[in-house]
Amino acid sequence: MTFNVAQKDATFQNIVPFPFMETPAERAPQSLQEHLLILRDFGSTSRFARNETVFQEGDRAQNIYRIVRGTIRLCRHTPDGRRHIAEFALPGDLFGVFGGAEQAFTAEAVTDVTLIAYPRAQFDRLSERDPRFRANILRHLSTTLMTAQLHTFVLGCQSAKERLASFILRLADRTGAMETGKLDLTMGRQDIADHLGLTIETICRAVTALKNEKVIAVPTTHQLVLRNVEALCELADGSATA
Amino acid sequence: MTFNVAQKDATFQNIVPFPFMETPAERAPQSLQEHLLILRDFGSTSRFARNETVFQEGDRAQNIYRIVRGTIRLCRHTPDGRRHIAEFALPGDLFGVFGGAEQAFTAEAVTDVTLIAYPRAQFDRLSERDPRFRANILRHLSTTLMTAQLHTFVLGCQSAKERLASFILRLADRTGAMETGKLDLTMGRQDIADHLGLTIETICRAVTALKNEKVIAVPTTHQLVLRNVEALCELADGSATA
DNA sequence: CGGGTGATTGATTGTCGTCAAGCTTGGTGG
DNA sequence: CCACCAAGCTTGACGACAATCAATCACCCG
Repeated sequence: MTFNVAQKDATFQNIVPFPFMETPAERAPQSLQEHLLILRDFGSTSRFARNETVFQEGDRAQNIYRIVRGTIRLCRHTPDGRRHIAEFALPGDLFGVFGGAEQAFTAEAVTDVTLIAYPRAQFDRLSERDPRFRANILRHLSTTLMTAQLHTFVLGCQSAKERLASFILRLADRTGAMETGKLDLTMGRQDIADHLGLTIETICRAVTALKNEKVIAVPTTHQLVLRNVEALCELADGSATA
Repeated sequence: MTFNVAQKDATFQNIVPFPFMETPAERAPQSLQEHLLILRDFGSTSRFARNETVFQEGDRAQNIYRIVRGTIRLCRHTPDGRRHIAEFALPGDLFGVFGGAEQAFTAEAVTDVTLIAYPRAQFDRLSERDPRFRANILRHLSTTLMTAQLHTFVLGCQSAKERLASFILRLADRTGAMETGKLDLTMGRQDIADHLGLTIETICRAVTALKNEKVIAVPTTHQLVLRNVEALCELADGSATA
């Protein structure tokens, strides 16, 4: 009855970097997201307003969530009031622990959000029965881990401007903004700061700097235009020349 | 023939935080490390001298490694010469990607090292046959992910002294130094710096600071004595009062 | 005992954090 | 429709912490 890969002290994981792709029903599910369509009937849709809390770190993990619309931040609050945003979850992404009894992060709505909650019980049942589903869970975990390790590099090695460049590129990648060059920043400056380990003022200055260097344009606070992707990549890759 | 959970673009993962426990053969294997005893006969032992490279980022991932003796650093080198150490692997730990064709990190010997290499082919075969083995892989991945996310917090939110405190505590936890209060620092100051996103000088000054505050003692460069674990915890947890 | 590597300490610089105003923007109500 | 307000963004001045640059020191090893 329990998820056979889940065991007491190990808490699987959160966060998800896949952009969602609408899937023609006729072909085999490739990603965990697509695979979840099987559970469609068990999922219940719910809505949260901006800044509402979906669940808190330490809550019993009852559901896996998929975002339909909006942005979620997965974060931790320290005793002394610091906040760390581990990840933003975007439409199509999954979040909530896959194993383990407790949520590892607090999930808060950055914007108004629509999401689907899949009961863990159903989720676990499917994962028992279907080896491909398990495989997808593994892939998913693995991708999430790579993302976390990349972030570890960003925080450990990069300057403010480099971190912002990395963030912009990854967000552009995930939202498909690489095509259009137009990027919606659904989260506020403070959220970006807490994700990149910087302050809101430093984010502002870095944005202004990139704007002055004509690497990006900033039509509105919540919109960016990528004017020089190459320059962004150089900043993000650590290809010197800074 | 291929690992059924491994698929093209997903690269499973590296790094491993478990301290190894010698296991009586009679009870069921609990951890992936113990489980690997099954593959004992396929493992081949090899040695590497201090600073030798075990494999490089991008190499074909042919083996999973278990450390018998010594310390390994899993790192990345950027084009412009920065180095980021994602993790140290200690005796009993596993490293090498579990899925995916390429290593995600370079593995270098911090000290002289003895390790056992398990061919991925054998490893994959066992994971196909044995669901509990798969379960252990999942647990392992999940633990690794949590470790990475904790590190993300350390790098994003903590000051130099706090990072050092976090590092010391985790290392003490993994090596069993919490009991004795005596901690071997097998890696050099530069390695610690590259792991914590600081410079070697800053590490030195932080060590000196903790020494002066009588939180630790430093009998030799590569040995620490924990004199005030509580103070270390307060620093690491972000319980203000800094 | 000498040479070399790595650690430590000091002096200075630079980046980012902090504090303090303004400024935009969007929403509300008169 | 406009005035007002509040939240959040931006900019500036300043300070602190960590990086950098530069000796000096301690400890292995031959």
